[in-house]
Amino acid sequence: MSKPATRAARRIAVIKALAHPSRLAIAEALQDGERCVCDLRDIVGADLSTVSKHLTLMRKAGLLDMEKRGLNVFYRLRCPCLMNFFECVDGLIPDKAPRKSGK
Amino acid sequence: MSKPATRAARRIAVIKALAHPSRLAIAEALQDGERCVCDLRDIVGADLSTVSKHLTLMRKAGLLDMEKRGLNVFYRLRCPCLMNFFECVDGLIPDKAPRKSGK
DNA sequence: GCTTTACTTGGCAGAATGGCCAAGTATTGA
DNA sequence: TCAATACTTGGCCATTCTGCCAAGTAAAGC
Repeated sequence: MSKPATRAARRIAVIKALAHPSRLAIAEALQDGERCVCDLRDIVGADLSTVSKHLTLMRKAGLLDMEKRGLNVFYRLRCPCLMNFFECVDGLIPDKAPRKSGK
Repeated sequence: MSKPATRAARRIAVIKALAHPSRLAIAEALQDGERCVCDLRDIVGADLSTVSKHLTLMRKAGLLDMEKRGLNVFYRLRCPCLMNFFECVDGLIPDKAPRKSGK
């Protein structure tokens, strides 16, 4: 088992790699299978260089595999449980109620 | 079902709320049950005001419940699947190999 | 009512992140 | 070999995030 400190650092890297609207959109788009960078650029709506950097960050965190075929680079998701986690997150309601006290 | 844009924003808020070493440590500490702020301050090792801000951010994202009893405020985790997700994340290996191409 | 304790919030400065533009690299077709 | 295409990387600037310090608030004990 890896060192707790290393494990925490890796967890942070993965979570940070998801903690941005464009990268979340990328992860969601890749649920249905691999896509190339220009596909993802169209989905995300940002500059190609920006998308490329997001993809690199996600890949270095271990979230994605990449495969170059001709001119295109294809990315696919490596994390099998993301959708479970996202659905679980969807069940959370942000805190809006006033703080309760006592019991 | 909520609007896709709102759902994505909520997902982002939750993931961002976890994307920091101190907040990850808080989430891990709360797996075993509720804790008060000064407990969590000892675990995280940051200033009390810093920990308090992290807790507020996590609560507003929907990750935590809070309960004031006397002088102490107790926090508990609301997200049941975090540990599953963390363990899944632990199974990912960050990308170190050179990029492969072709097939 | 005052003091102590636990916690929250405001202010500010520094660190980290993310955008675009431009340049660079690799691959492919002519 | 050259041009076109897909993609990556460097540079710079703006935005966001996070830390500490100090001040503020609420609850409890005396």
